[in-house]
Amino acid sequence: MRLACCCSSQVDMSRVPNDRDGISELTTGRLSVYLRCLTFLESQGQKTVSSHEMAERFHLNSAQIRKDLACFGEFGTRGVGYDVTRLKKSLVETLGIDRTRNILVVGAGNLGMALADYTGFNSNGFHIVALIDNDPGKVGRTSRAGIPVLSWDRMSEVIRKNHVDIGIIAVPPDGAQTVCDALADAGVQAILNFAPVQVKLRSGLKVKSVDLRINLESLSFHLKNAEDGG
Amino acid sequence: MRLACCCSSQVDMSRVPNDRDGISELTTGRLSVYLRCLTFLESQGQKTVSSHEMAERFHLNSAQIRKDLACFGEFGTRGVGYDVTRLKKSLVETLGIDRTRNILVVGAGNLGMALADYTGFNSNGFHIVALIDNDPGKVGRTSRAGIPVLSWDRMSEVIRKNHVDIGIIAVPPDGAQTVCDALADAGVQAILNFAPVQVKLRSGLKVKSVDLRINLESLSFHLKNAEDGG
DNA sequence: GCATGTGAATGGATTCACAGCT
DNA sequence: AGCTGTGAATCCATTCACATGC
Repeated sequence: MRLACCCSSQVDMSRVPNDRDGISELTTGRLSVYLRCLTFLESQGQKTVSSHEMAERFHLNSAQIRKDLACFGEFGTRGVGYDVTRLKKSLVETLGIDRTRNILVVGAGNLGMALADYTGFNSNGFHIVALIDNDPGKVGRTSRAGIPVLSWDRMSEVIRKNHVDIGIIAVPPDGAQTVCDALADAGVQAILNFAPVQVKLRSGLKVKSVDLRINLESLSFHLKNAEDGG
Repeated sequence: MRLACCCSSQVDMSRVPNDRDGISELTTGRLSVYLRCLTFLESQGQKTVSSHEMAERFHLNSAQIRKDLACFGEFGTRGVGYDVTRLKKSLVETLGIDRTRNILVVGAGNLGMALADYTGFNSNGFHIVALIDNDPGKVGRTSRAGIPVLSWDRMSEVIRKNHVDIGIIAVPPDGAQTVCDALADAGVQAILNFAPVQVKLRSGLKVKSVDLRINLESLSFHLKNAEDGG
């Protein structure tokens, strides 16, 4: 088994350092990768791992692993390496997924429905509580996995009652700003935006945007160059 | 209207320079952003734009815009700026989306189906030709938009007949490597991988991976720090 | 001896600032 | 005057290499 690693991952155009500490998004992104690696090693029954072994196995750089981890404390033992289970636990805590984060998906179209049922969004610290849509024809239905679609005007109620931490915007571009504002007004502090628009920033609100099309365009660029170049 | 811009976009952990030229993925990603900006400006009837105006409007940096564009030629006029329509056309050509790229989605689960119908994957240079699944119960059906689900053993035939350029992996992690190999064997040179595993690299094959969960974990990290910090 | 944690060195990307053109 | 295109300067991330500790 191979795990997603630093190479050929997503496009980041934000070199903005993370708000509080001096931790960059590149670093936190890698923490997630390390967590995957450790989960795998733990499942294999491995007790201890050195930065060097992790680097070899998962195509990472050992110095970078050590530097990244060192931002959050001294987790290793010189001469030995890292205790797999203990380091994994530390990363889970560092990433704040030791308690469950509740998520509300706004937009019950194809994408919203798919995200609501996506395994990675419904395990190990994340839980989708509901979908919201303003189409009366969709309200009252559920996703295949049984997540209910609720009406737009119940949004803030749902957010409060279910302690929603994260909102996902899966509506067409025009609606994205309205949804974002409504989520923020209801107290949501973190948003994952799938609409290809930039959403106004507010203090205390963290928005991450995922632009799926950009990835295709990047591949197209590569194809074009491969063709032209020979 | 605001367009997705550099700020708060996706996570890139690849600082690998782009294969051929010395063009980094950060640059090509921004070209896509500029293209969106220009499409918007054109729709507003604007004829000309300066790097400074684009920077202001879309929260970019004017020097960076000029540098990025300068990699591909001299598109501007000193004292005037850039001709919106002409620059847009140049970017479309540079990104290789002046001709249609055909796409095959492998995996007709929730995510695959949603991606097959996703507007951004079916417009302006991209076209989804079919879905592939090895579940006989899914074969023969179509997505809501009418994209057919075909059987696994028809894959290479479909790729050849439809001149498929790009493959999308939307299968569970275990199957990703098999799918990737099969796509590459059938001649596909570019792959967008949604499975959270790192896929073996081959020469001449470009793989971009999108890890949706990492974005949630990054938001969770932010929430944790916001909580702790006050 | 072996592996961490870290200051120093390297390598890129971004930004500055201005020469040169319209 | 205004704006592009670009060398120089800055900033940030990655990598190296070693002192420190098990």
